[in-house]
Amino acid sequence: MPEMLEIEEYRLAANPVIGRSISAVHAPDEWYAKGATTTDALRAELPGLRITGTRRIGKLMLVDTDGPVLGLRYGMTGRILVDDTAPIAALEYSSDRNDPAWDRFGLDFADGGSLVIRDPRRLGGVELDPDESKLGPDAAAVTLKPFRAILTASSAPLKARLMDQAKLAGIGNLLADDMLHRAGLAPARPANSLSDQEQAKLHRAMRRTIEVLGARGGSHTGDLQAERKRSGVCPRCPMVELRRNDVGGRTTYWCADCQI
DNA sequence: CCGGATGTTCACCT
DNA sequence: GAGGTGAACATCCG
Repeated sequence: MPEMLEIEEYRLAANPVIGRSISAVHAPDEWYAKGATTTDALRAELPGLRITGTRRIGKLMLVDTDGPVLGLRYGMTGRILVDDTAPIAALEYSSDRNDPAWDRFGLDFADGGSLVIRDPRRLGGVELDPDESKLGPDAAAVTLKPFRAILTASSAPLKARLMDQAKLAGIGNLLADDMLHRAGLAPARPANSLSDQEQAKLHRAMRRTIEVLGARGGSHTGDLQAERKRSGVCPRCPMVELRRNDVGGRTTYWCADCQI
């Protein structure tokens, strides 16, 4: 999916609907209504509401209204279409086709226009008043002190801790590998084994990775991306083949020479 | 044909 | 409680 960088693009693309009133709801897929939310509830509660703003916590996009908050998740293959236009034309690991049969949720607005989630694999979802307290601080905003505390509180593998959305929101598999490479830290290190200096270095690397990859155009533009394959080579140590392991249940590429 | 792929949630196990 | 594992979702790609 989309990681937090893409969700932020989606959010910005959705801002033009602020101020509009919902005239119709398309919720054809019960699977797509998450938590206690049902498609019936979406159809019953949303029409007539006016959009008052958008927010984002990690990978969760929040649409504020003069009624309930609408939470939108995109899974790995979800894209947003605002007024029939997608801000990101193609998505890694998703389909290049653009089949309206994959529209899982949509809003029509009284003065025209629409907001649609098109998601081939149905990994995303929609929820009314999602529990925002279940997410940790957003990775793009978290300051050093709470970041230290997040690392210190767990002996889980460093990468698993960074990707635990309840502790730190927004870091996905690609961002995690890239920031760890940038910081020179091995992904399987226990999170609480980092020195103060390493914690600070990782915090800087995280902020920098988010900034740089955001400017380049997304989470798939990392330094490691081209080498995410068997026989991939470290961008910093050109003679060293990257290791490929599972860490925290996800495929992990890292350099055993420069990531200690 | 088979195995994986930017994610989340949940059940189940240690 | 903390962590880990595997399943589920469905499609495309090598």
